[in-house]
Amino acid sequence: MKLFISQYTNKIDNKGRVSVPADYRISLKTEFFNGIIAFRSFKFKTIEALDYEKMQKIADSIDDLDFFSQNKNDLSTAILSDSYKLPFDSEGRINLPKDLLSFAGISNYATFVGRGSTFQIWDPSIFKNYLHQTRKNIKNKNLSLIIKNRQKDEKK
Amino acid sequence: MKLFISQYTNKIDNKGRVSVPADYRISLKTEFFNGIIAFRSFKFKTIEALDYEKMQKIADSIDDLDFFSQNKNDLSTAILSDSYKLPFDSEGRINLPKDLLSFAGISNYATFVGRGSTFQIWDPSIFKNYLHQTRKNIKNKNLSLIIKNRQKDEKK
DNA sequence: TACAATACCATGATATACCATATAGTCCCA
DNA sequence: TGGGACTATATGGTATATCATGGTATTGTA
Repeated sequence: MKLFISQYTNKIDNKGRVSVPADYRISLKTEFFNGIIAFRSFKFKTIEALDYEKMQKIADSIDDLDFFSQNKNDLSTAILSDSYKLPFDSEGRINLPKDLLSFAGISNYATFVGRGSTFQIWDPSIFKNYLHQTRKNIKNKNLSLIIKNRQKDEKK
Repeated sequence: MKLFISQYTNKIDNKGRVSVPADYRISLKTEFFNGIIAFRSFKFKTIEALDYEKMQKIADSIDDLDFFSQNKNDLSTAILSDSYKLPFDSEGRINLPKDLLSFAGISNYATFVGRGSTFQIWDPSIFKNYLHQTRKNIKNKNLSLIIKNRQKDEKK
């Protein structure tokens, strides 16, 4: 079962390599490709990461769209062309492209943030601020209740 | 499994040769033909590229489109007659015809752009502009929802 | 014969595979 | 329950293979 949770902060060495948390790696190994797919987040200053199979599903669903539709073109360009195949080395490390690093404001350390079926790669301090803000929001809006109610609904 | 993603920019030498990215070549080698099929894009200033099998599927899907039925003969003819079989040399390079190069505005460098089951070949600077615009579109339209809904539909 | 297209060979840069070590975490046993 | 051995993981460095690219030779063809 695939489940990315918790946070891990690892060092990026001077060759640009960074270890993907061992806990994540188990869920990322597929038949065709041993590594991750990474692309710019649409919403945040972070890198979105998926396994290969999930990316294939996305590609298929885009493929099903009308051949001439504008949505298909935008989606293909923004997601498929703007993403990277990052294979593991024998130690489970990946090489993050400079393009993505600068987009996410990452320099020496990378924070892996689990989001269930996917995960993100943040600059540690940027994520710290975001997390702090998110906790505030939850307190203010009392979102915890919403989550509980949601879980009840799903059980029905 | 076939999945063209990411971008690769390679140089075109003075004989018109350009390396197809190694990552793409694996998916393009078939029993009958080791190379690519290329033709003019209908929508953009770029070259569309795919393998022979996909070529047939595209032609079929055009036939299926009612909205374009009056044009489908024209489209089929345009694709079939106006496309090129471009074989790899022993180093995995292809020779892009001048016709396609001038159509796409390509001169010294070619950017290979992954689109899932197909890919495109752009002039680097032209693609850069298009990509920039597309990133804007995605942010405004929140197209990520389309993907999610699609995947839900498939499960039903 | 001249030209163009194709096949063949060479090379530097880059990425990948390989090996080595320290540290932290885990498990087992006293 | 505490200590110690063992294991897994993150990290660092080196060697090797792959790839993009450039050039030359050969074939075919007009």
